[in-house]
Amino acid sequence: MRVSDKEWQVLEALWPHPAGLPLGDVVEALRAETGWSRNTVLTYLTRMEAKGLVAICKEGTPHRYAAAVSREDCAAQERQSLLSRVYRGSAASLVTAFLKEERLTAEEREALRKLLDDME
Amino acid sequence: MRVSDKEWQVLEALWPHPAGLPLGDVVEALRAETGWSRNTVLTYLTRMEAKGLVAICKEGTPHRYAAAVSREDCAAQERQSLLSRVYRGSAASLVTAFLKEERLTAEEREALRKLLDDME
DNA sequence: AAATACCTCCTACATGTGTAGTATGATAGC
DNA sequence: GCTATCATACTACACATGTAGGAGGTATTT
Repeated sequence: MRVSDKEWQVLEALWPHPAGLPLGDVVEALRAETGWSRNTVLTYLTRMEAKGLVAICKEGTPHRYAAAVSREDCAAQERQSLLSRVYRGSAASLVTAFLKEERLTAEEREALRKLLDDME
Repeated sequence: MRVSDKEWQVLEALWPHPAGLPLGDVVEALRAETGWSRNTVLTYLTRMEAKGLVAICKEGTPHRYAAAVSREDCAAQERQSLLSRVYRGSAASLVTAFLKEERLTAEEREALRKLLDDME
């Protein structure tokens, strides 16, 4: 299940509220970042429900909109996509590339070393 | 510059031949993996030229098709996309997630430890 | 020279994605 | 009760992507 950039933004607005929010609140949460009209947000939500990314509780009004997939599941999916598409499954070279290009603090490096040690 | 999955496959066929290849060879290189018709491949190539992903040398016939972007640039782009979208720039947590979910050999772990040490 | 086989160009069409307008019903203040 | 507000449903439209067909060249083969 592919998640576009914009869909990801919608999910980011929903994840902090597992019980779901009314449309107005979703629009509000997205306003700063996206400036989308309320109808645009509604279109995303209904299309994403059809894809199984969003759950709409239609008991009562307003309806309540919630994420139907966990952030960690989506993140894992994205990681797998990058790993297989670009690195043909070689996690080591992928991680190497990230380490070479990003600055880490001493604490972060230490934590990673510990993680590597624990994998023995 | 966003590169779709299929576009990535096209580039994979082009990268091994920096001097460019004729259409027939591109079609041949993609046949096993995709089964695309020759016209489909040509459509990809011309659209990707418009996006600056592919260079078409039109001196002589047949034209020669080559990648206009390096694999490493594209990979860096994909890494950045994942890093910023999903991990809000925190390379440490991204790398942690990869390490936790993928099996590495002892040699790979050793190499990563060395890389971390060299970053001091 | 006619048939074959590539080559490129242009066109087509379904589906997906980004963005929103209109219509219409429910609600709530005045 | 009427008007403004918020909700949802339906519709629209442009652009991107996936996939390819047909037209019309050039070169090669027989």
